[in-house]
Formats: sequence, C-alpha cells, structure tokens
Amino acid sequence: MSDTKQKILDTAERLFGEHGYDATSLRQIIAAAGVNLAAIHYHFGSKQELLDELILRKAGPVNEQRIALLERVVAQAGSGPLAVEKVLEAFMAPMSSAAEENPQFVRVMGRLHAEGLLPAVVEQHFQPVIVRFRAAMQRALPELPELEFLWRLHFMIGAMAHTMCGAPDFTGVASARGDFRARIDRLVAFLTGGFRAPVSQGVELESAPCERRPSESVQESPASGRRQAETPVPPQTQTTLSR
Amino acid sequence: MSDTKQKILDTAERLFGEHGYDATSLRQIIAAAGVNLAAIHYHFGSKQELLDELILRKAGPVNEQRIALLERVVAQAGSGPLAVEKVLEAFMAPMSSAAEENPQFVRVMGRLHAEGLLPAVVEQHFQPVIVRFRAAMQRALPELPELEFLWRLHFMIGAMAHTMCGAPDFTGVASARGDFRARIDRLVAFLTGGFRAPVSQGVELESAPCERRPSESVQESPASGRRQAETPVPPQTQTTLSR
DNA sequence: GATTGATTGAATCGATTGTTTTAATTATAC
DNA sequence: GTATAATTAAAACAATCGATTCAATCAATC
Repeated sequence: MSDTKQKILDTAERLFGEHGYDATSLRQIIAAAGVNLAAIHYHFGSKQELLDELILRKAGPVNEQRIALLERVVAQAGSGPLAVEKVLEAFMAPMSSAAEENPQFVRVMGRLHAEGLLPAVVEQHFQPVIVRFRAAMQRALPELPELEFLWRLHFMIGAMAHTMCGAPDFTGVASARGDFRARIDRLVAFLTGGFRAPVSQGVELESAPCERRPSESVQESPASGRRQAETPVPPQTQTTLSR
Repeated sequence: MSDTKQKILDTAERLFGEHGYDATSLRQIIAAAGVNLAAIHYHFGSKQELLDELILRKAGPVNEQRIALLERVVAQAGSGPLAVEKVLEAFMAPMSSAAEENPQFVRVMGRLHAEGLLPAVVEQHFQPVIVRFRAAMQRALPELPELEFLWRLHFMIGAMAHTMCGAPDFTGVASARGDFRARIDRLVAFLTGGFRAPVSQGVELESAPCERRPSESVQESPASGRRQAETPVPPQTQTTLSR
C-alpha cells in the first residue's frame, strides 16, 4: 500500500477517534499526516469511503476472533446451558485485544455510535456476527421475554459504546494507562448482572414465556409521577449518514 | 415570553432531539419555526445560549423532582440499608415523567451525550443533583470498591443516555407508543442487576473495602484469550423487585 | 399623532466544509 | 532516453455554517 495512503488511514483513525467523524475535517487529517488534500480523494474517493476502508481493515480480524471465541464457547457448552458471561466475553475480548495494540480504532467505533453513524456501519461490517451473538445470548437467557431481551441488548450497546469512547472522569493514572482488558472485565461483570436481573413487574404485561404470578402485593410506587396516561411518541427518527 | 421566542425554543428542542445539536443548523430551526434568522441571535445571542436556555427551562423541574424523590427514599430507609433500585428509580422517574409529556427534551439530553457536549451541560445544570445521587448510590453499595463503583456509574451513563436517545430497532408497535415509564422500569432493573453483580476477579487488585473470598475454585476459562482466573458469577443475589 | 424602544426582515459577512480541477512531479516500462 | 501511467501539489469550486448589519415594522407611551 502506498505510504501516503497508509499515513492517511492511520491519522484519520486517530483523529476520528479523538474528535469524531463529523468534527474531523479532511484538512485536519492532511495537516497531521503531512500529505496533500487531493490525496484523500485520489486514494479513497470521499471522506465516507475513507471511513469505510478504515473500518474494513480492522473489523475483519475482530470479527474472525469473535466467531472463533464464540464457537469455542458454544462447543464447550455442548447441549448444556450457555453462560451469559462467556458469550459476552467472547464478544468483547477481541475489541479489547484490538484496543490494547491500538486504542484508536475502538474509540472510532464509540464515536460513530455517539454520532448516530453506527447503525449503517454495523449493517455493513458487523451484521453476520451480530446475528450469531444475538442468537447465542438468547440461548443463554432462555427464560427472558423477547421484548425484555431486546431492551437489554439496547442497554448493553449504550454501555459498551460509552465505555469504548472513554473512561470515567476520576479513574486517575491507574486507568489512564489504557488497561482495556480490565475495563472489559468490569463491563462484562456489570452486563452479566444486568442480563440476569429479574424482570421488572411493571413491564410484564407482554405475551411471552414468563410465568404469571398471582398479582403480588402492590408495592407503593411514589416515584412514578403519573402512571396511567401515556403520551404517544413519534417513531424513532433514523439517523442518516450525511447531514 | 415572546411568541417568536417560544416557537424557537420548542422547534429547536424538537430538532436538536431528532438530529443533534451540531447537525441542526439555525436555518433549519427558523425554517421549521417560521421565524427570521436574526430572531435567534436577538432573543438568545448565539446558538449555544439558545441551547442553554432550552435546557434551563426543563432541567429545573426535573432536578426538583429528583431531589424530592431521593429525600423520600432516604427518609424511608432511615438508618437501615438503602436499596439500589430505589435510588435509581428516584433518579430516572423525573426524566420519564418529563418525557411522557414531551419526549423531545429527554432526547436532547441523549443527543448531547452522544455529541460529547453533555459534560459541560451537566456541570452547569445538574452538578448538585449528581453529587447527591452519587453519594446515595455509594451508600446503597457500601461493599463496592471505589474504582469499580466509578466504572459502573460510567456504564450506567452510557446505557441511560442511549436509552434516552431511542429504542431498539425491532420493538414493534408495542413500544413505539412511547411508554417511557416501562422503558425506565426495564432500565432500572437492568442497572440494579449490574450494580449488584459480583466484582470481576481480574480487577480486584485495588485496595478497597471488598471482602476477600478464600480463593474460590478456579474453573477453567477457555473463552478468554489469555486469562488465568475466571470470574464465577453466582445467581442473582437478593432483589426486592420480583422473582 | 409623533416619538421612542422593541422586534423582525432581508441581505451579507467571513470562515469552513467536502469536492473538483488542472498542472506539476514522480515512477515505471519500453 | 522517451513515452506512459501513477501520484502529488496548488488552487479554486459550490455549498453551508454561525454571526452580523441595517433598514423596516410594530407596539407602547407621552
């Protein structure tokens, strides 16, 4: 690969990770990389295609590791139960090992999520892996109602993306050394607890494989301001790639 | 308040929530609101000040409710233990009730987080409340090491912000009706499980008030690429919610 | 009814964005 | 060495951004 092209990819990865995709201009990239502006469009065609190629070169290995780890976990489980934390671990570990050799790419993913650009990227580069992991998670949590399961995946994505973006404010020097491994360990433990948590009573009105209890004692819920009337909400606006 | 000013605030709130702060131009706002471009700078001074005033008018009531609910929970706990889910509930409920009457504001908060603009906003509008809730959470989780606690707060912020931004892709019509109440219930249950989850062994090397277990049986961990000690996750401990 | 201050309308500012163009340079093959 | 292609350099493109200017309009007060 051309040296210029390589420099552009590396620099873009770093700047996208630090400031986000939209917030990083092509001129910032070429200035930091020490190349000409036209080189970007010559080698990649557009800013969007630069991002695509940037993701492509890293997503491949990560996805392969994910599949390999998952198959290992599934094989060891055999016909028995599948442990949630094992599946989560298989999903997270490749990102953490990728982050330890170069934390930039993981940050880019977190940034993309923050900018609402992740859905399109996921569909393009991660869809098959996501499907398999979702199935594995569902097998690991057979008693969890479908809707609840989807929501908890949603919560997981938020926590995961945010964790990839950065660390809490006052973790001090200990975490600043980029110990992604420990970070992922903490996250997996947290998510495992979340996925295994009992389903809240208030949302069990859905038809799902969840045993109905004979109307437990109604514990007072002073926290909820008003519970009966609910305002309909317009469907989620899909974030677009371009702006 | 001027009618023009009101229209600008409402429209900006909606568009900021739908597309984010940076991605929404002042011209989009004035076009949707049917006012003149100069009106924004006349009434607010700048785009940034428009955002500030937009948050200010909603953050006040939400913060008051949060404090009131928290005090109630603390009072009911007395000198006894403080339940994690009660504290979380007190923190989330005002957002959900605010969202049910107008979902736009909550989405704005989620968007601001995604754009990395939230820290500044939080410091300006939510700092005192955050401090009190953090203290309450710490009291509710006395045995959790400090660093682990901070990380779990970090995870919570990610899940919370993402949940405020939108819903999972395939929740269908059932959830599209904007049942923020149920959404928060699910999130609280999930987070409660996460906060109560046992600390991963791999990160327990910090000095903190965490009872040392007498070296539990080391079960093999093939899933983790390179790790010697695996993390046993026992079934969910005590939970007052259900099951 | 004239005057004063508040508000709005229309045009424009300078800066920045991604992209394109055109020419110069470098590398490769004959 | 020359011709051909690949690559880089410099300039400009059209579009958009937040912000500003200044005159026109509105409302209220004397």
